[in-house]
Amino acid sequence: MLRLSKLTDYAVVVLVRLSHADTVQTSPGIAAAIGIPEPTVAKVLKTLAAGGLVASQRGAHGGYRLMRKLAAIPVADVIAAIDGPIALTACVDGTTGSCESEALCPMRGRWDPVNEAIQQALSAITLADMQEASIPRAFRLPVARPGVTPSGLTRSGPAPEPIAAE
Amino acid sequence: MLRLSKLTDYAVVVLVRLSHADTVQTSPGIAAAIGIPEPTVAKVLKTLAAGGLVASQRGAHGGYRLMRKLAAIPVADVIAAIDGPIALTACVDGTTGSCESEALCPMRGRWDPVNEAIQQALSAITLADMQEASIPRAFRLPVARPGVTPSGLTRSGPAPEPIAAE
DNA sequence: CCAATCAGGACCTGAACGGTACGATTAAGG
DNA sequence: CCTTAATCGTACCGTTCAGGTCCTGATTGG
Repeated sequence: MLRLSKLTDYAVVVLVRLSHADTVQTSPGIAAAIGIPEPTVAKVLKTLAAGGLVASQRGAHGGYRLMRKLAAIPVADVIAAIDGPIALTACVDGTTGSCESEALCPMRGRWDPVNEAIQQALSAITLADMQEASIPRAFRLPVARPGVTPSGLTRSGPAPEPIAAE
Repeated sequence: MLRLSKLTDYAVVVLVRLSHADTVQTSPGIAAAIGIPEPTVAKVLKTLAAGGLVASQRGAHGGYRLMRKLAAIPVADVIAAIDGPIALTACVDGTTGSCESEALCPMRGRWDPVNEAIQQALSAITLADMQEASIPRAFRLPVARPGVTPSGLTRSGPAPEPIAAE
């Protein structure tokens, strides 16, 4: 299924949220804005800070802020920051000892071109691309719950605050 | 980490092994040839048969055989046969209900272009490409353990039986 | 009829992910 | 200087799912 971590999905949401303001934002504030538990958001932010994607301001009135524009952040960077370096199998890279049959395994390093192709594909897509993509379509409202479908969602521009704050 | 299932890795090895003969091969035989437990190999072969990549011959003197050449099997097909359809997150496709905050999640369907890019990259690489790839290089002996580096591994042609049969 | 082999489940185990909690550290404000 | 507000780092636990095994039934050749 090629499943990528759910934390990475959160990280993208958090990063897009961070781009909505130019001042620092606290993790409880972001958590309340995007509807994700605060500790999880804090963990994601810390990991992103370790990866150099966001900058942290400690102390009172502290918070987090983006280090570069969304257009300068490829998806590969987010995945690498959260889930570590992109590697499909345990046999890629020079990870000796992980595969017990590496001596007779005829696939030694064969996944490398596949890995490289994916890395290249992921480096070509930035968060700005993800933000702008696929909105012109019907926005796929799955169940038409009355009172929950705001009519302002079909606009094409990037909504400044489309999220349900506290 | 973008981890793909270990079963998929096995499947590639099994498929390459199947391509070495034109007659049917039993799962115990394949298991012994590639050094993977028999039940696991049997499971992989059953899944591959369900996916239409191999054909099965039941009864005595039965076994499995490839349905198409390695060059006609993209990696995406193997992954799809073993791990199901390629989907990075739970939010892709029309899987409603999996994400509890899908109503206010600003990333609805945003991973689709990323997913499509990966799908395309994986469809462009066949098992024949993986079989021939990256051997001319130094074969990456990571640690120079004395007595473990066989000198015959640097040949360029595809070895007919590089596997340790029992 | 008997043996060999695949088919299709059910089942168990272990590890990784997701999520939480607590103390330490840092900086702003009175 | 002290309090407050916020992050930082680490450690911990519960749950889920992949990996792996086993058993029973169906099918075919001898």
